[in-house]
Amino acid sequence: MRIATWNVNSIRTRADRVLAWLDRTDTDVLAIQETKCRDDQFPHLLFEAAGYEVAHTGINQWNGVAIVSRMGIHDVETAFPSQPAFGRGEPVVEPRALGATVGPAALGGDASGNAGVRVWSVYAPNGRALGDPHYDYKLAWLGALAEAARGWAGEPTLLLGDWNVAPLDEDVWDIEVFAGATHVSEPERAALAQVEAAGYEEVSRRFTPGEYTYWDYQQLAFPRNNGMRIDLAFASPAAAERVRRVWIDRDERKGKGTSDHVPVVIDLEPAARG
DNA sequence: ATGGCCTAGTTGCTAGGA
Repeated sequence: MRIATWNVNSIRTRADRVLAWLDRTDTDVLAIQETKCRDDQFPHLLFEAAGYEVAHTGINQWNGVAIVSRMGIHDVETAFPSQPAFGRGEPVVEPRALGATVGPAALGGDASGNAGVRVWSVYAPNGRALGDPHYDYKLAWLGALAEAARGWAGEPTLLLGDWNVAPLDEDVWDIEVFAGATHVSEPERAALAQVEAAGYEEVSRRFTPGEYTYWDYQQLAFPRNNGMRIDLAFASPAAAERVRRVWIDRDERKGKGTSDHVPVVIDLEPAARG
């Protein structure tokens, strides 16, 4: 089973590119972030025609997350329990997390021993700047997700997405540039450590040392390899033991019309071992 | 080889991104 995560920066602009990538890489499940559209604007028909079922949540041009699967999709949740709301006046729970079980509905394995996986497509708040209300929201949001994830750690669960945090100094091209900035601050890194403390392992790093997942559109960031590792894959023990390999498709950042993020791909054993 | 912001919307500017 091949499962990937990709912040596509507008699904309507890049549906053809995403579908071509799914076909070319033979990917079964994709967690998508930043669809930037309402659900009625999502290109459902294009994905269905390609054999993928779609679960998506989006309310306007901001945020928006989805999971598409050609191996079945069940028990969709469009937010996690106690997901924080944000906004002046009437706070809203933004479309930043979507959960679904992919593969066989049975997480413990069906009669043939094939087991499904619980996948969450995660788009953490950006934070904007230290001390900004968005920054406090980001920390609260990640903390609440860690708490919710604690309850899922006993099942094969993958938390995939754009976390907007670089866990280590080496995850940005020049840590000096980030002095006093978001994405590298201690509280943000502590928030990701809370996810690990809740029973998860970040499984992409050991397969992709020194690689980035994001390059800004500005200032020749990609040719200069001024990138960041902010798209991460956290796995519960039952999911982590099924990880065969993780790879980052850096080629997707080349040329015109790309997202500023590239796919992170997880190759999983089809069923639990043992 | 990758190349000098991009996307969406009560659109010709503003908001948001990181």
